[in-house]
Amino acid sequence: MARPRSFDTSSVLSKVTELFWSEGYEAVSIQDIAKTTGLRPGSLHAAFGNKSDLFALAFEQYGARFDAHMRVDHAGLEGAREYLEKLIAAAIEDPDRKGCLIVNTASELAAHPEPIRIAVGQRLDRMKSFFRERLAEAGKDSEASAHILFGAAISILVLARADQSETVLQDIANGAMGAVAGQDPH
Amino acid sequence: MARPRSFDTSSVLSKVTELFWSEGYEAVSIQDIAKTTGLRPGSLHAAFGNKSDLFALAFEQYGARFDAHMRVDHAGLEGAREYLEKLIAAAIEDPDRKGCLIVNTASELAAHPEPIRIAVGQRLDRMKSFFRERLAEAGKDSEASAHILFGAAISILVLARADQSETVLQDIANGAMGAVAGQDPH
DNA sequence: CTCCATTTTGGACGGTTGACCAAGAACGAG
DNA sequence: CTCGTTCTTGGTCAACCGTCCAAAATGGAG
Repeated sequence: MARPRSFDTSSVLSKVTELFWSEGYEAVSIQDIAKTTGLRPGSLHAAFGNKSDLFALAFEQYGARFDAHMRVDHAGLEGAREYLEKLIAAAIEDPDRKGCLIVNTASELAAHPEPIRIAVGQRLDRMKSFFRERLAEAGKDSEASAHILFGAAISILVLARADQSETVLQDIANGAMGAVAGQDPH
Repeated sequence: MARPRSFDTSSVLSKVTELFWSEGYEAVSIQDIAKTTGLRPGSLHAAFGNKSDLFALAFEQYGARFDAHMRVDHAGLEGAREYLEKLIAAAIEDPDRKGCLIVNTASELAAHPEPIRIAVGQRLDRMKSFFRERLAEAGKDSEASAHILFGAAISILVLARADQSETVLQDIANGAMGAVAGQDPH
């Protein structure tokens, strides 16, 4: 019974995520969110709580999307490369060059409450683990190699937001793959 | 003649830089700046202009400090490594793990006016050029190699702020150096 | 010691922020 | 059709935002 929601929670959250992703937490006001979602501040508050709660929800939704990218078709080094290529493709495709919400949030960390900081750390760890798993599949259990690929992914995400050319991103991916394969990338 | 300034412009700017560096542009209010500098908002406005002007000044001062780091003792690959090591040492030394103001600003870019965006781009380019020069000294004119070292520097700076261990940063530096030297980093 | 350019003070300004609430509207259950 | 629960509306709220100004304080030049 009772009056049903006039909006779809998940699609509203998508719009909110987009906003935080593109502008950053501090730069987005509740009014901004109200405008782009078409909801009133009151409705937002009733449905999602305060701004901090809303960001946490958006961050969680983004995290799920992010996990999906980590499901790759190939195992081993090929899977690692596939993932890096996906990152580059997604970064270049996006006309707004928003980069990655997780990495962006990491750079804005000081402004966020403890729970968000923890969530960022967990997401970063998951990414590191992804590369460790792919390396294990390739018979390379080197922690250092995982760090190299992890670092490459991070710099690709940051530099995409900083408007660097696809060539730069591609060179970084190639360099990291070359380093872990133990061969000259030239 | 006339009343002299009661404060040192450069040391006030240092404190302001520290604040923007640690918290980000949006998260810092004029009141915050007034509190940490001991100056009133009125004085700040008279001496430095508005918040945006103040940030530009702080960014410029930081840029000069950043340039100083790029003056290394060695030429060639050794100079590149020296720089990466300096970055890691500085990152680990800092108890606040502020990372790098330039890179942090790049992640917050959307919130900044055009002049700042341009300044960020220039600083990033200068860093890329630094590596290109060191590679040239080593007889390696590979643009791709410059990108690899550049990417390593960026990820080191970002991950330092994200509270990653020194090991991670070190592995990234080693990996990049190994990749451009064309040898197995293990 | 006097003068006066400049800085500093203290506060006002309009606008915006995030948070929240009372009243009314909507709709499904019965 | 009625009831009751939930959502939506429209607004208030105090706090803070960045900006700027008039008046007072300052101290070097002469």
